[in-house]
Amino acid sequence: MLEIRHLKSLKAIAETGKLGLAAERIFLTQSALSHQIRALETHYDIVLFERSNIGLRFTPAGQRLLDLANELLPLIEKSERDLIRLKSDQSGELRIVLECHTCFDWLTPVMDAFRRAWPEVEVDLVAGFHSDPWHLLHAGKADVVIGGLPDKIKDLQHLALFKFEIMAVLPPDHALRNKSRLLAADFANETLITYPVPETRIDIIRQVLQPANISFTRRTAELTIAIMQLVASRRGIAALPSWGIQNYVEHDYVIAKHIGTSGLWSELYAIGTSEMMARPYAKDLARIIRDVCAGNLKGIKLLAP
Amino acid sequence: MLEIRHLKSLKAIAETGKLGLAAERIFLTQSALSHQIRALETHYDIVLFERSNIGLRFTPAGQRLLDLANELLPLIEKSERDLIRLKSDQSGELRIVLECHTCFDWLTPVMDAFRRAWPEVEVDLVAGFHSDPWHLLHAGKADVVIGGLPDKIKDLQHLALFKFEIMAVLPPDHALRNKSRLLAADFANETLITYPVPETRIDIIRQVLQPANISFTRRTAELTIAIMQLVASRRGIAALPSWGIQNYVEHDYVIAKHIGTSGLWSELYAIGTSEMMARPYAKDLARIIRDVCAGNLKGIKLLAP
DNA sequence: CTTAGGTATGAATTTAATTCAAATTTAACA
DNA sequence: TGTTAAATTTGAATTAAATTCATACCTAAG
Repeated sequence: MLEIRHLKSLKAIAETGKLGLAAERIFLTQSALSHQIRALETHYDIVLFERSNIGLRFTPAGQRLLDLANELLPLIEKSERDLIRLKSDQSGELRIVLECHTCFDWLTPVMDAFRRAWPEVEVDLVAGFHSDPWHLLHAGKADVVIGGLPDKIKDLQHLALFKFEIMAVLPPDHALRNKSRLLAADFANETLITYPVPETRIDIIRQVLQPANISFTRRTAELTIAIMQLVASRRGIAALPSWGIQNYVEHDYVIAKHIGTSGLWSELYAIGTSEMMARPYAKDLARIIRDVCAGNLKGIKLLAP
Repeated sequence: MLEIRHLKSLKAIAETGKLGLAAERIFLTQSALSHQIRALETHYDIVLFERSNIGLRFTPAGQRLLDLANELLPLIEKSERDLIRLKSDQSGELRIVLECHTCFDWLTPVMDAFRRAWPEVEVDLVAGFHSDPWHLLHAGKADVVIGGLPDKIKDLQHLALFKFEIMAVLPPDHALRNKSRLLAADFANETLITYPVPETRIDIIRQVLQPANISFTRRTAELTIAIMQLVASRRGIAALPSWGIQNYVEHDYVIAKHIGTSGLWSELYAIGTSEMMARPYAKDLARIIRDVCAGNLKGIKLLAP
């Protein structure tokens, strides 16, 4: 009766605190999860959660099953990795390029986990900025690009990672501080602080400002923290992934606003040649990124695999 | 994709070595198990077993998943026990009566496991022989009888354990040594060696010899080993559970034969008052007996729970 | 070359999980 | 005190998955 699926559900509920979010994370409807949990409760004739309008709280029985999940799921994942390795050459090379600057934030724990899982694979970060990172794949200079999907995906294969919201970052006393979301026009005549990359690689410019023909000043900084300092000292506004700015927002250095009517979302993929993406360790890299990021980055949504 | 159900299947296959037997043990058809395993193999794109006309052998990948099963299933069972305990009083008393003499063989490991699981419950064996053990339940002298179902089950509740085959035991040079199975008539004028209990409590007499009106001599011995020695030294023949005689047969002290055309099978239940059998630790006793015996006694078949 | 004892297969069936479309609950707000 | 928003529940309909049934297939032994 109890199945691994249930344990995964419990884990998702624990991580999100809400049935709806948990359901989304494991690609079910909220209703399905409700039914599933209810079936468990009926089966064991025990209550697993205290429900309220703010979410679920584990009862001791629920906690006991959650403990089981936390004990079992890592073992299961390890076994599944072992199975993959049993049928494949375990060694290889994996040169990673990041399209997106902020991704450095989570890359370190990912690389650590990957090296632990695939000690025989040589992982490297391809250094420097590249105006067309996907080109490096065909040129044999890199194995995987982590970024958005390129327009022409000739001979390239991709694995879905997650999507995240890019939010506008303002100083706390900015004139727009009371709007709940900023529209393209709000950026007119503002100074936009970005990483030093071409405009076509900056989502807010490509997808919001340019289409609306908004004129603005641009200023660049290399590091996220430098950008935040510029914003905090009222030199301009920025647009950054919600998970990259959380700390600064919590400490009231800056405030964050949604962009556009439904938010500005960006999707991340692991992209490589078909030959490379067929390798088990490349698939596993994607899995590890999804795992690590789902655990560490608040507000992201995993894409359907 | 991988579910606990699959792990249970793998365990059953490991224990039986054959798809058909494994399927029976987990109450599925052979076909269902075959489909299930095939689905796993397809999913991971890996072969789990080498099939042959004598059964299945685990490949390294299969073994890896079996290892996972052996690691996980005990943890899961422990959690389920904890859930039961979370909703119930954990203490109580459990006085066990054995209807069947040979059952002492497996009772010790069962009691050990039970004491570990329910340290607060006082377990006792009700000593001595009782001509009507079920009566002790209503008299308040015992809590659970382990034996066959009584004819009148007034106010009694039972939990199914397992069934086993009772086989005839002969000295290796007996005149009937070449028959593959003994019929009632074969016992005519033989000496039957039994435990010292009334004839109505000896299955072969009640179900085979008496209906066929066979006359025979009876001789008794207290212990299984004593009965075996009498048989080996040609003082008579006996009828004992297949699992109780395995050792002696393997060492060629004695030989074993099926009884009747389809074998003589006996079923074992845990029987108690409704009040007692509703208690979680009584249900758990039955589960422990099933588990321990399925693991230790060759040739038994678990009854549907 | 047949049989016995095992597994595999495909279609039909049954069972279980999931979705869909409300309904309900509850706290916060005006 | 009603209204809304954000959550969960519910029951019926749907979809997907597991299981069975009936039979085919395989292989070693006689």
